[in-house]
Amino acid sequence: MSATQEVGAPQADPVCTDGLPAAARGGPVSHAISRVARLHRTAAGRLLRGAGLYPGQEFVMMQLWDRGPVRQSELIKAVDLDPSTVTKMLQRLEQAGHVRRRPDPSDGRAVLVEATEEACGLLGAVTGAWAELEEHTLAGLGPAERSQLAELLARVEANLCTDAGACARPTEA
Amino acid sequence: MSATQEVGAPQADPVCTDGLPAAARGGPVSHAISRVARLHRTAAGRLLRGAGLYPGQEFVMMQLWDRGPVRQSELIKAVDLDPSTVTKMLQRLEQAGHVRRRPDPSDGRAVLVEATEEACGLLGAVTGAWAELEEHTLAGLGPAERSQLAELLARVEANLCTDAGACARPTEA
DNA sequence: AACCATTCCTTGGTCGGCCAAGTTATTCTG
DNA sequence: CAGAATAACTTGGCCGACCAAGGAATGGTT
Repeated sequence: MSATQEVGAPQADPVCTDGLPAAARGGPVSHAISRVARLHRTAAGRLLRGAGLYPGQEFVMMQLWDRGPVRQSELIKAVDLDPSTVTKMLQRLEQAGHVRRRPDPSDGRAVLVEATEEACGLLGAVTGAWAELEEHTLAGLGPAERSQLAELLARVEANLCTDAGACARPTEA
Repeated sequence: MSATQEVGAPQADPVCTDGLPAAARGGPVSHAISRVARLHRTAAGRLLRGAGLYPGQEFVMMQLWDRGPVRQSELIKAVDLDPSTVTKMLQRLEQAGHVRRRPDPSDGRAVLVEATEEACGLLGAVTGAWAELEEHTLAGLGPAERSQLAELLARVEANLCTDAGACARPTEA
């Protein structure tokens, strides 16, 4: 709150909608989110490639590394994805040898999922890739800016959760 | 920048990696970006649904509304997507009646693309949906916070662009 | 004029992601 | 103890998005 306010200011647009298509002028931040999202995901994909994972699978593996064997339903809640999405991801992860599945003895409907031993070797690679991604993403931002961004994103996430039914990060269970 | 600083502060983690899986602790912002990205996209999808568009197609249509008939190659540069992605999107958009394509008379390889008249009727709906999405996304954020977020995202975008080869928003042509 | 590189687009395949239905097992009721 | 409701996946279909190849036309070189 000091400078950056009085630049020539020909039109006083608070955000700068320069190169945006007309229909997107009303949502510059949304536009930025979309762009960043895609770039970030492909960057993640490139980094994860070496570990033999596709972008998105990391989240599942991270949960499994943390929690050990889990019921699939719990995993679904944790990653907050559509059940069918998780089913298919697990089928591929299983076929790739990263994951093992077996029926839950105590509940005929449920399935228990866990990371295989070989997959546990990936933990380090994924952690490293993730850290590298973070640094690449935030290069040039100071600590204060980083936590600002984190906080703003958290609030945005909360906003977007309000209607999506449930939403993960569930009221700090 | 006043309160919110001195909370008990047991571990002085600048960001709060509370519920994150261990392997993601090194990239809290990346994690937030991924989550926000997905939520944002599905929210967009819900809003665009009424207009008969799938999330992602908006960007193509916006460009077409702005630029009129364009060579497909130019469109590809503008939206910064893989050529094959654009090809398939256009095939579907064409089949849905939103887009028309014809060969470029001056260049046997190229294709000219334009929005159909009926599709132009969607402009209003899309603009509205986009504005609504923005408001939903940024609810509760003041103007200063909004432009902070926009600026931080712009810098992140620039960071992520540095290796993706080319990247749109090309040096302000 | 002949040739090679480049540009432009398409096809085929794979993934993550969603929705809509459907199946099976458990649980809750009457 | 039946019968309905609910929970836990699975299947199929559709999209956006990527990569890897491939086919066609244009452009530049010699």
